[in-house]
Amino acid sequence: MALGRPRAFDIDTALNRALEVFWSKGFDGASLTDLTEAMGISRPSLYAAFGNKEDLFRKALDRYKTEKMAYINEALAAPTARTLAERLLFGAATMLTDPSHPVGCLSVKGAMTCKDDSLIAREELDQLRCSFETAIIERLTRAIADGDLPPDSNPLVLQRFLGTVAMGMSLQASQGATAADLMAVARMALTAWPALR
Amino acid sequence: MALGRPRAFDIDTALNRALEVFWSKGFDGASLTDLTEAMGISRPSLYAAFGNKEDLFRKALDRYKTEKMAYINEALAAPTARTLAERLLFGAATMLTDPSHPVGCLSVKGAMTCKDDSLIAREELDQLRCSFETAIIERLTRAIADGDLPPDSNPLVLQRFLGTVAMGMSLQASQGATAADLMAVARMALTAWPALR
DNA sequence: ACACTTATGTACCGTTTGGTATGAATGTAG
DNA sequence: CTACATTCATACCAAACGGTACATAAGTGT
Repeated sequence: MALGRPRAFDIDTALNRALEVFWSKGFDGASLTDLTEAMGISRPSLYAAFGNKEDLFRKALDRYKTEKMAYINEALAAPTARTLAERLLFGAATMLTDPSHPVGCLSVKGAMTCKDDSLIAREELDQLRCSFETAIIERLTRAIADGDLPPDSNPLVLQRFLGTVAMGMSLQASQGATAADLMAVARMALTAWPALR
Repeated sequence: MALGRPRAFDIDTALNRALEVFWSKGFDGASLTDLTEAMGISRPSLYAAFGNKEDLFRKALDRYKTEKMAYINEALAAPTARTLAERLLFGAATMLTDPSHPVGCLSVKGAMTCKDDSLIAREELDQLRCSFETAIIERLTRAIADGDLPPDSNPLVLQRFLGTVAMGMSLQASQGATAADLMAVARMALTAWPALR
């Protein structure tokens, strides 16, 4: 049986290029022309290999999640709640300013730059964020049970604080803040973390 | 001398409608059709009264700055650095979730949803943010001189912390956080504020 | 009543958007 | 060498984008 003409580009590196474009321009800001030029392929090749623009974004987001948000899972595996908070904020500070890729956070940029209509990608983003949030909340409630946090702590508030600082750091990075700048913010934010005494 | 045909719409309420559209959809996300429909006027009327889309955005941003970011100036007038931080974060929490207008911050949304090319509005946004930042930094350095903050405090770090939390709260609001949610975050953030001892 | 100035409604401009039809090119299996 | 399956490049599509030309309508000053 014939297998057909082999594709002339590496589907994996092409997806990486697409990820970079979405990352720096957002979903709506990234045009098909932007994408195909960065990926080095033609429009029909893109559609044959990845579906449509939304599908491509989803696949890029998937790669982003597993490769660039790994620090969140590492934070979730921390032995104590305090270490979780440290790994989360310091990890965000380094990742958001890593010069090897666009600054800021794709999920933040993506959520802001997509029209309300006709965007299933938005659900994907909400779901991604939501899953991390609940994981952190569960980890923090377990920390209270372990005597790892004061019994009167509120896991929802603690999580929302961490999320707020992390998202804020994403915007700061987009506006030119350096890794050192964000580290200082992270250190100060950790000052607010409840002590066991 | 003839004065010409009077315009059939109130230029002030029309600008308010435009502000709401830009606020909820961003700069690129707000199409001319979106704007004219919300403003209840035709395209030529819009261009005759406001210039072009960028000019309209600038005027809407101007109104936003004077009306909706007033709490920042009130915070700058606070007697102590601590009160400044409180007014800033609590003010942001209430403003960002005020049900009488779109949630979140126009300057955050605007900065995220504009293409790099052909956007002088971006400069306007950067300049606006920058002016508030330097004002806060100057106020905080004065606070150190006044003995209002510990002498080893770093005004740049303190400002960046406040800005990070405020911007993070804007994103939280966009994702559905309530005023109470943001108030809790603000209270926790203020825990990190340096005490005089 | 007239001239003049400005606003309005319609209909249009060129460009860019996401997405495709189509035929030639390129590989493998028989 | 031939048949087949798939990708490739070109050229195109309808729709939406920001912006405008043009004729008409609606006022005011003389």
